[in-house]
Amino acid sequence: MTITQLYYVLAVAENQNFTKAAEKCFVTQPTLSMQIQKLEDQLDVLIFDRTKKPIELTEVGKKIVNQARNIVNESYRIQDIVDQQKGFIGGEFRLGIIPTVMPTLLPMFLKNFIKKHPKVKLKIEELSTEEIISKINDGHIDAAIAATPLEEENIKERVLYFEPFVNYVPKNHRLHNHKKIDVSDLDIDDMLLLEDGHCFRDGVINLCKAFKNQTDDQFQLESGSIETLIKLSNEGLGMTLLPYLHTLDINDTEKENLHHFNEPTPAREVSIIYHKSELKMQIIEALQDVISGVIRGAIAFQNVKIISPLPK
Amino acid sequence: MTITQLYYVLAVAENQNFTKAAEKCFVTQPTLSMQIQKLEDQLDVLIFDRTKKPIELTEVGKKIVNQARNIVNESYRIQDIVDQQKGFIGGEFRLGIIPTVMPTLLPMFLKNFIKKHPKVKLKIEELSTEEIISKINDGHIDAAIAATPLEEENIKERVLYFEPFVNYVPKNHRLHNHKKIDVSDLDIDDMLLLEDGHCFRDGVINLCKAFKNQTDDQFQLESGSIETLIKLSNEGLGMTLLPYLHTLDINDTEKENLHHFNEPTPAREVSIIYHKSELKMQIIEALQDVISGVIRGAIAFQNVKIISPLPK
DNA sequence: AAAAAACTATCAATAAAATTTATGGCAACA
DNA sequence: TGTTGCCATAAATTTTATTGATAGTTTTTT
Repeated sequence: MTITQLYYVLAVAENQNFTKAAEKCFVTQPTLSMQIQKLEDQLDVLIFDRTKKPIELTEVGKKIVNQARNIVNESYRIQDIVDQQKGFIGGEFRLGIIPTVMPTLLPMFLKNFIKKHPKVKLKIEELSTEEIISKINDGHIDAAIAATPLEEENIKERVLYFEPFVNYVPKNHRLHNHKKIDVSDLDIDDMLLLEDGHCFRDGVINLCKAFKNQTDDQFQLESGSIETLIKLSNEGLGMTLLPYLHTLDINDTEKENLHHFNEPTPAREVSIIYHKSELKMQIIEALQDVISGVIRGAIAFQNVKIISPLPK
Repeated sequence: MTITQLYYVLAVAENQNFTKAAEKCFVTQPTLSMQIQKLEDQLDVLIFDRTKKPIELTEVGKKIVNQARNIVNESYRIQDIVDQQKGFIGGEFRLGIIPTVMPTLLPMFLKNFIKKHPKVKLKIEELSTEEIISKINDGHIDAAIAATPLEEENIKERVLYFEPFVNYVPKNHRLHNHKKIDVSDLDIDDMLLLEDGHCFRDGVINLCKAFKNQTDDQFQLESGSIETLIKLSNEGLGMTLLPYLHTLDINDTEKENLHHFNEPTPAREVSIIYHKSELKMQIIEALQDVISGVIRGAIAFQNVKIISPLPK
């Protein structure tokens, strides 16, 4: 049994297809066929059920794949140990970021980070929280920035900052004249929300529900970007909530529509999250340092109340 | 990096010598030299400091060895998964047993076990508790039978039985006329003990100390086997304590010297212990079943008080 | 229903890698 | 100063992995 064989098994299990898996491994399809057969012969058990289309794992196969993933990941950690020893911070690093954090946070720290750690090849993907959790678990990304707490067993979290929610209340809205807004003033029925799958949407819903016992799911309008939410709000379609960092770069006219909450200010907790195996921890810590550094100057709220990002 | 390379590293680390390690791996010495060099080149770090005689691990080397042991062990578990799936109970199994359990317990279950599980190649070693702990941790034995609880972080325990302590009081001893003996009657100064390193010795010391506050370490006589203890006792050199199973096959004259304790009967807890990774768990469970089966008929004490086997 | 496409297994050839035998060098030791 | 123990190196050999070509299925398309 070799690590390579186990790696091939993982590839086929993921792609449910020898040919595609072979491409991902940069070898030819017969290589996979033969090596996996060899492993199956040695263990004297079938890992894949090749009669099913697409190919499926057998019952033992599933267990073997779990263990194989374990072994392959642990083997990566040996290079990690060496890097750590040398104080080397480099190599490829895949980072996921949720959509409502991406446009504001990324420009703030990216330049700094690549300047400070030029040997790290950052590959950044915009992903939903759900996708992030799954990709951290299967090792497709090394870490992610998301709203927390997530209560995921295999995922660790390090808080980067708390980002308050800010009300965006257009001119003719009933709340426009309130200087400060209280959570109890919110009415989810005239609140513009992001479309399903965004955890910021779930955060807002949790916030509204916290004070009104509404389970009425008939929301008026939904959008995929916060930019659009602001535009729709300007059209008089309702108020909306913005994450604080988004309020920093809107124009002056629109700034007049911003209303802060009474304290304790509802806020989301934004963390860098990663698999509990702590692979590439040096880079994760480097990211944490850089981001904490740039945020320190940007957000200065004292009394915040964290809203859960989880649905229901 | 291959599992084989990691295995070679482990062998050299353990033997502190390439030549010996090569023998243990059933390859020639240049194989180890070259494969380990190759790994070191790939990682671009020295694992061994070859200037030291005998050879030593570098600082990184120690960390790498730990991780390598981890990976190699996890790789064994794949065969384990397959065996478990097939309900196959077989293969080599190394079992350690402490000296004071070995001669009484082994004859009771061995025949049964090899009859019930003929495919298991049992290799049994008599080892002290200390040796057992170290050999379980480095994977040299798969499980062991020892007095518990041990409070070892990486070792799990499954209790097999509780074995009462029985007093062996020779004719002319001050306690010989007591029908039952109370723990408070014991005096460690006229108690014959096993030599250092036996956990049964530590158990007896704990028992005596529990009622007398003696820290006087001047014990009269010490021996390596319980057989000898009985003989010495017969010579009038003091009383001694025997594990219950040892009292079953002594001769009738000597049986008259046996005195049970008042309840709660002090007893040792005897368990099968194994590494927390739970490798070869099917065999461990099979052993547990067989031993529990034979013991059920042999020991029937109700009210026991467990004495710790740990020194101090 | 036939043709095309998609997919895996197999085979022989080749490339790559691990292992061995033989040997050299170096340090410890007598 | 020769001997021994020990690791590294080199070349030869054996073993293993990989490839390109192709055959045999099943699925999809027309």
